Amino acid sequence: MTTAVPVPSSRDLPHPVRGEIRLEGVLHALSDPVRLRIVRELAAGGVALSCSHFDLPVSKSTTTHHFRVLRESGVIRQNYEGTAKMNGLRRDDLDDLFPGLLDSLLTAAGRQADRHGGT
Amino acid sequence: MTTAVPVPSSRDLPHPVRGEIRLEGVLHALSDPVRLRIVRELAAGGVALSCSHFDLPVSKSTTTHHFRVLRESGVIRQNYEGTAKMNGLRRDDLDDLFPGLLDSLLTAAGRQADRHGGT
DNA sequence: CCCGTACTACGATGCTTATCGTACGACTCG
DNA sequence: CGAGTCGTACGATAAGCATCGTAGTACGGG
Repeated sequence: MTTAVPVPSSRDLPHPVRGEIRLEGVLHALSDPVRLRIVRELAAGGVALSCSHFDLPVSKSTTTHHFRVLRESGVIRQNYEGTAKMNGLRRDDLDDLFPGLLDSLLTAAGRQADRHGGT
Repeated sequence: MTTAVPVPSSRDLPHPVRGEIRLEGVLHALSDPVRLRIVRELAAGGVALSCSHFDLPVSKSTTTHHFRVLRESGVIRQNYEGTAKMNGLRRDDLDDLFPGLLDSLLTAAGRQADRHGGT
């Protein structure tokens, strides 16, 4: 087996394993407007995005905080790539644990954004 | 401008109208284990239930608080019937605003309860 | 080796919330 | 009327959380 050492950065981040993800935690993570917006952008793109890609109405420290909440609740996966920290939705894990939930949530968020002004 | 109506003998309760219900509020309401449990029982029964029907691991004041959060977020509808206060899921409103969401949430909660010990 | 970029860690702050107990109001039934 | 049941209101408390600024660490490129 190709013991491909995947560039073991000294900076790695604690993620919950699939079985540790709790629905309450996911809902709490998504109940914040800033975090919901992040997740919507990640889902729209379909690819991992760096933190700095997002233009959020909060400071950089607060942005870090929100990304940590999303990671610790199991909604996103984070890993470093050079100086950039890449963020990706944990679609596989969430779809396995809670089939259909993520799509319903994203659809609901989209409908609400359409009704009101993208908020 | 609101000519403060005295509201003399009324025991009626403020509910958000359908259009005021916000996804973030609903998710926040359901991110508490006690409230999620209440909603699951309401959905399982399919009918309105009195507050006292629930055997929750919190005090009576706290129970009142949780029911109020659910009502103000638009998840349940409450009305008095004699001394009892009846609680019913706002299925029609939620399904109209966020089609499929409530069912996905309930299914997700059910699966999680199965995996772990009914928690 | 130094500098700029990307992000974090820490401490502070003010707001929200989950919790409780106690005292009270509304209703029903004797 | 009086007692019991059901639920509320209020005040207190402790914890949580969203927010910020500042100072610092890791990495990549000149």
